[in-house]
Amino acid sequence: MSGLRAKNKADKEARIREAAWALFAEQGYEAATVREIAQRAGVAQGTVFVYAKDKADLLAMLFADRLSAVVESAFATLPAGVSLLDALVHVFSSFMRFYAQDTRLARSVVRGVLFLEGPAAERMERLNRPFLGRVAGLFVAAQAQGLARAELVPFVAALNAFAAYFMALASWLNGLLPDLAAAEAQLRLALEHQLLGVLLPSSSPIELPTQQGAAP
Amino acid sequence: MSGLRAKNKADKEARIREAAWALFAEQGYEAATVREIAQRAGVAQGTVFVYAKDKADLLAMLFADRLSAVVESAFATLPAGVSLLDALVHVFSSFMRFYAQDTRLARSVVRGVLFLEGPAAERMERLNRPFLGRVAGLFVAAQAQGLARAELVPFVAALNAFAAYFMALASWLNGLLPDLAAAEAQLRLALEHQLLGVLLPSSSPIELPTQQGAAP
DNA sequence: GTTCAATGTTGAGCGTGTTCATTTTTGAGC
DNA sequence: GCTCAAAAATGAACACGCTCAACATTGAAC
Repeated sequence: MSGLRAKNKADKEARIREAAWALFAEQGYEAATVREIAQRAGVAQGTVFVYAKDKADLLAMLFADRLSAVVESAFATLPAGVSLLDALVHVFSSFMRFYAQDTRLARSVVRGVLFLEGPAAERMERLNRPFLGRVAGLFVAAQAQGLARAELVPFVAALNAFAAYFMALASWLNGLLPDLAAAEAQLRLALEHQLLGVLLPSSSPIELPTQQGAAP
Repeated sequence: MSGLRAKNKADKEARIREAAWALFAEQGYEAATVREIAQRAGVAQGTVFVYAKDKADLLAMLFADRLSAVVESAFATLPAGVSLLDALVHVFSSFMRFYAQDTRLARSVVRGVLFLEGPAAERMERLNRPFLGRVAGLFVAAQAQGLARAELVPFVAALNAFAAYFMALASWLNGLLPDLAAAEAQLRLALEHQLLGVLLPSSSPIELPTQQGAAP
């Protein structure tokens, strides 16, 4: 068997990942160059592209591991006997606190992760789908306990919750919200609205009046 | 006054915009080069960067106009006497149908628009804030008619609706949904859930059981 | 018509991410 | 220990977005 071969490959990959992580953290994603990463890892430029399809894939690889760890941790530390709202806030806040470690890099990650191509997209989808499944599980549990409407589709509710989380995250990372606390506050408010709903039980869904004023 | 000066400037800007639009449509955003755009517009490469901060800004400029037109059209064509759900679907579907004209370019636009820098970000925010205000106006109207909960914060509800729209849009443009119809269907389902809410009126928000199974 | 400061334009040049023909390394078969 | 195809690594070369010192154009003042 090819022990040396595999070991060298693993070593090089590890060195490249470490170098990339260090330089991304030090200089940010855009400022860090592949040449510098390669030099720090002790390999040639071209070698980097043997292990990652492109620079964006390098960043995605680095965060895929860490993000899946955050998912595990978030559900592992979910307090028992907590309300559905608090459970959702707990899970999504875990991500926000993770991204708070380096908001500059977080911006690049979230930006890159949303529109990936090819294998990287599939890798992310393999992380995302089970995650959304587990969030949906929270709604299923609430249904089982008679707390949530029976007609509700858990996966749709999970997607809505994720959408609200993503919006708060993006607003924060774009500087529209001042800090982590503000982002968490917006997240909670948005989720609260989703749980309580908009319409009154009456529900005679007719008549919506005209709009005033146009934009500049 | 400097009539010729202004006219030349306006002409050049128009030519650059036309050239950029044509080439982005023909080849896609990434494949189209600034050199080619400049050549088609009859100017030097450097001149392009006088009118747009960078290539991404060029794309953003092109779509800022068109998007604000879509906003106007969406609210102008809002049928009277329609349900809140149908009103929301109408507004957000307008955007989806607009993006459906060129989904490849739409991907680049949505991707670029989400994380803009500097003046481009402000320009987008000046488009987005009033838009969200008008969506919030739909909820205010529903409240005024006694259809929506009085405690609801209209802007939060609007942001939730936008988040659901964005999620459906991103899923579609990433190929997770097959076509425009599927995206519109997901949008409607998600909004329906937001309007009806999750929790039962009972609301004794306690007890949420354990999760099973970890991810690979 | 000439002057000249302000404004607008230019394209060679820089540093970047990425490719790929070439070179080096590896280990099973003998 | 040698052979040699397969695998891995290399770095020169390429095309790109973008900058900026140099150059061209404009029009108010005289």
